[in-house]
Amino acid sequence: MNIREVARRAKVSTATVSRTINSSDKVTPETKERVQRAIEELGFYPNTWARALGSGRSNLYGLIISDITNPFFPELVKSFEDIAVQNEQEVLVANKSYDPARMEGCVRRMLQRKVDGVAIMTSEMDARLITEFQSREIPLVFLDTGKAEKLTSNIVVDYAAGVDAAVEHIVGLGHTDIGFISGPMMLRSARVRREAFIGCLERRGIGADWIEEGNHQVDGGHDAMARLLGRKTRPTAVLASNDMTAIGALGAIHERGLRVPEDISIVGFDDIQISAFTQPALTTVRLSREEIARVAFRALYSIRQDAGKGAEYGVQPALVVRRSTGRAPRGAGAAEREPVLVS
Amino acid sequence: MNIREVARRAKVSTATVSRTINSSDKVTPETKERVQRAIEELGFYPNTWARALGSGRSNLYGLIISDITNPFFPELVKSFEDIAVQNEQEVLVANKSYDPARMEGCVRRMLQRKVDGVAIMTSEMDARLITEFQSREIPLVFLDTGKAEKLTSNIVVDYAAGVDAAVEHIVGLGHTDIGFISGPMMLRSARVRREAFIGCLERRGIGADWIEEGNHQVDGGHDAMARLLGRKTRPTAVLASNDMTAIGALGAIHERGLRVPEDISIVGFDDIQISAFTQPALTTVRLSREEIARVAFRALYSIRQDAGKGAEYGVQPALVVRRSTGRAPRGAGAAEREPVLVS
DNA sequence: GGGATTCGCGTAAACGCTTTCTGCGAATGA
DNA sequence: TCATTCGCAGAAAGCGTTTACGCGAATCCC
Repeated sequence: MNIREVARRAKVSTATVSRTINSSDKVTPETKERVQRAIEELGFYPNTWARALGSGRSNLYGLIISDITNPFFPELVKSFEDIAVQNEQEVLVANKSYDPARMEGCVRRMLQRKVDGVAIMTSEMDARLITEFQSREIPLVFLDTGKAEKLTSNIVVDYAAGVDAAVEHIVGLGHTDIGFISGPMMLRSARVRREAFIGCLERRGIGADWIEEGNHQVDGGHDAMARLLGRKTRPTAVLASNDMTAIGALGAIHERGLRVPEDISIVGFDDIQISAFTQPALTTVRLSREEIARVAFRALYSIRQDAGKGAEYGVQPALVVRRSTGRAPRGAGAAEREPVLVS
Repeated sequence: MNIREVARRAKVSTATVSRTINSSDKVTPETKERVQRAIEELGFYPNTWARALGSGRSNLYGLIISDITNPFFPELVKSFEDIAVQNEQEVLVANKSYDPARMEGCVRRMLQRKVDGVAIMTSEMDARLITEFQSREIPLVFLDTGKAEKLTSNIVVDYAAGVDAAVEHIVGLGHTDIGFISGPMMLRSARVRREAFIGCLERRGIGADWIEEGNHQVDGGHDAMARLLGRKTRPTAVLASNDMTAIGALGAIHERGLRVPEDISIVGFDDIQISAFTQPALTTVRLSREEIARVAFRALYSIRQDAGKGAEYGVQPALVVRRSTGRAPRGAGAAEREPVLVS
C-alpha cells in the first residue's frame, strides 16, 4: 500500500497524489476529488518517514523535561502535545530524570530524528549539548534559562511577581515570621525563587531567618519542614519552592501534631492538580502549564517564520488562595503587631 | 553529513558503513575500527527515517494510555520508556484523554509511523481501531482487556487478589460495614474491580450495602464519598477503585469533620507516588507500574520472536498498609461483633 | 593442488515519498 | 491564424539508508 497504488487507482501520477495530500493548489478540484476517493477506498496512510526523508522536514518537535514523575510536567507535556497535534506536528518527549548521563541519549535521539525544534523545559542542561542543536540550526526555546538570540527564544517566568503575591497575602494575614523551603540550590530556577523570596522580605523590612533546602520533591519538603520545626523558634508561615515540597511540609507539620493553617500557614508554587485536594487544600502560586506550552510552541513555530530570529516571552504566575493559609496565630511574634496592621 | 561521506573518509563503501553501524559480523575488526573513527571524527548520526525506510523496521513502539494527568500513567510511561531505551527502541506515547475521537488520530499516527508494536494500556478501546492494527500485523499487548491470540498478548491483573487482600486487612481490623467507591461503570476495568469487591464480601457473608460510583479522579471520589456520608447509615471503612478516588474521599471525610482512620478507614488502589504523602498516608493496593511496563515490553518483543504467538501474563497486586486504616470504631455495628472476632 | 566453500566487501537496487523540471493542451493576445 | 502565456500533470531525480547479489581472495578438504 503506497502512493503508487493510489496513483494507479486514481489514474494520475504519484506526483499528483503527493500534491493532493499536501494540499498544493496546483491541482484541479476534480482531480483532487478523484485522488481523495482513491485514498479513502484504499485506506491509505502516507508513510511518515518517507515523507520526512523526501521533504527534509520532520514535523517533529522535541520536548525535554526534568522528570515526568513530577506532576507539573505531565500536564505540560499534555498541553504541548495537544497544541502540536492541532498543528499537525508530532512531539518527541525526553525526560532526563535529573540524570545528566541520560540527557546525552535524549539529545542524540532528537538529532537522529532531525527534530524541527526543541523546547527545553528543564532548568539545568549541559552547554555542550545545546551547542549540538545550535550547530545544526535547530530552533530552541528555553523555560527561563536562556536568552533570546539567533534561533533561540526564552520564556521568562516572573517568579518575583509570584513570590511577591504570596508574601503579600501572607503578610496581609498578619504573619511576620515567614520561612521558605527552597529547591535544590544546584538548580538555577530554584535559586531564582529563593532570591525572589529574600528580596521580597527585605523590601518589607522582614528578616529571612527560616530558610531550608529541599529537593523539589515530597520527601525533601518533608525533611526540610521537619528541620524547620526542630529549631528553637519557628515561623508562622512557610512558602515552598514548589507544590511537591509544600505537600511534604504539610505532612511533617501534621506529624508534629500541629495544624494547618491554625498553627502554620503553607503556600506552594506551581498549582499542580493534586494541590486542590490536599488536606487542607493548598494555597499556591499558579504557573499555568497550558500557557507555558502554548507560548513555547508558538515560539518554536515563529522562529522558523521569522528567519531564525528569537524573542523573549513572559509568563505571569497568579496566586490561588485555598485553605492552607490563615491568620497568624496569637502569641507568636507576629500577633503582637497584628492590631497595628489592622487598624 | 551522511553515510556516503563517512564511507569516503573511511575509504569503504556505504554498505560497509551501514554494516558497522548495525554491528553486523560480516566486517573485519580493522575495517570496523576505521569506520568507527570516521564516524567519530565527523560526528555522524545515522538518519532514523532513512534507516526505517530502508529496513522496514521502525524500532518504535506505541504506548496508548487513558490520561497522562492521572499519576498512574506517567510512572508507567517512564518505566516503559526506560526499558525501551535500554533496548534501543523508541516509544510513541498517545494519551487519548478519555476522548474516543482523539483515539482515532493517535492510532492513525502510529500506523503512519509503522510502529513495531503497540501496548494498549487503556481500558476501553474501539474494536475497529484494534482491527486496524491487526490487519497490518502489528503486535499488540493489552492491560487486562483482551485475550491471548495470534499477534496479541494480554496482561491480566489479579484484581480479585488485590481487593481480597484489602478486605482481609479491613475485616481483620474489625470492620463489617464496608463501602466501595467504584470507577466509572462504563470502564471494564472499573467493573472488574467492583465485581471483585462484591464477590469478596459475599464470600465472607457481608453485605455490599455502600457502593457509589466515582470517575477514577479526585473530584469523583470526593463527591461519591460525600454521597456515602449523606446516607442514613455509613460504613466504617471504604475501599476506593483507585488512589485518586481515595484521595478525593479523604477530602470529603475531613470536610464533614470526621477523622481517618479513627472514624472511617480508607483503602486505595494503585499506590501512586503521592499516596505515601497524603494526610494520613494512604493504605492501598500496589499495582507496580514498573512490572506492568516490563511485562508489556517483553510481551511485545517476544511476539516478534515467537512468530506472532501471543501469550498471557500475570501481575499480582500487593497490599501496602499505611495510616489510613485502623480498628473499627466502637459503637458502630462492627463494634458489637468485635469482641467475638477477637476472642 | 584443484575444486568447493567461506569470508569481506563493493555495487546497485530498493524503500515511499517530495519536488523540480519538463511537456502538453488550452486560453489568451495580436 | 499563429505565437505566447499559463495552469495542470507527468517523468524522474533525489532523500539516506539497507540489503540482495556478486566477485575476488583466502581457506578448506580429500
